[in-house]
Amino acid sequence: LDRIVKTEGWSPSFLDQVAFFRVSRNSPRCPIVYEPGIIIVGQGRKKGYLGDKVHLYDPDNYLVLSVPLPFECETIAEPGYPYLALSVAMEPRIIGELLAEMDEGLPLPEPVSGIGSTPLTEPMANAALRLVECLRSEPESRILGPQIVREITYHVLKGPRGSALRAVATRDSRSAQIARVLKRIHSDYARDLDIRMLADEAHMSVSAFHHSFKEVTSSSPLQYLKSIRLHKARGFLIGEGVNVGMAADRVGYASASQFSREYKRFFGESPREVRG
DNA sequence: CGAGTGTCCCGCCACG
DNA sequence: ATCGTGGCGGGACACT
Repeated sequence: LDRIVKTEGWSPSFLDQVAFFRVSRNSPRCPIVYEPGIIIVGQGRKKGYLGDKVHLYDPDNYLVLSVPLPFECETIAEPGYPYLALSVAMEPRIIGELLAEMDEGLPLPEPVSGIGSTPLTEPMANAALRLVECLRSEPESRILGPQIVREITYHVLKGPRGSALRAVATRDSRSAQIARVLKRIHSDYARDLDIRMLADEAHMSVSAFHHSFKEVTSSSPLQYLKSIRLHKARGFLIGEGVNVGMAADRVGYASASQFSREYKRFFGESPREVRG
């Protein structure tokens, strides 16, 4: 992996559901959003902070996210030994196909947390190695890659975190309803979203909605929405260099001063300081 | 689920 | 002047 992944931060692979990540030195706790999928670590380790829990992932434990989640993460890399990892997206279509064939028992304790790390089993490590190997060549990635990703997805489903993926994939389950609302938040974050409306969409009472939402995301609906808005704003500020007032407006804040205040509290630096 | 309580966010303001 | 950052108050509504 060290030989393949040269660039710092995220880099794409020949497969769009797979990406590499490299960090050469320790990085302090900072807020980030992860998409649904798994993170397999080759070297170094990370700590993910969500709510009052810490999720450690390292070469012996992979991280599983069943929904997109904003959390804070800290990277630990020994000098000369950068943190190297592989992220593999879990595709709903593949999960559905596998579940149909697997005949897993249906009843699950539900809803369940959207994040968790779990021991890297031998078959999983084996598949991950073969995936990395085949990603070295474009034709092999194209021809062999999807099969290996499918295999990895299967191992995740069989593992301890499989139930979280199954829950989200199970139509009309509470987890799936929450996942749908999260999708809506991610596309409509700039609009006025009130919780009653989101609860309706999840076919739940407002209080049941709050409860399920917290089970899955470890945060409340408003807090989650706020995180997404601030992350999107950061993207606009860094990526497009828009001014602060514009960024506030684009992510749905009516008050630029409120935006500025919350941005600083969230990221530890004011929006002005990060404009690209 | 309904309702009380606590938090959030907007609007307005001052300041640099 | 414009733009960004913060303080304050209260109505609204998120959360328990």
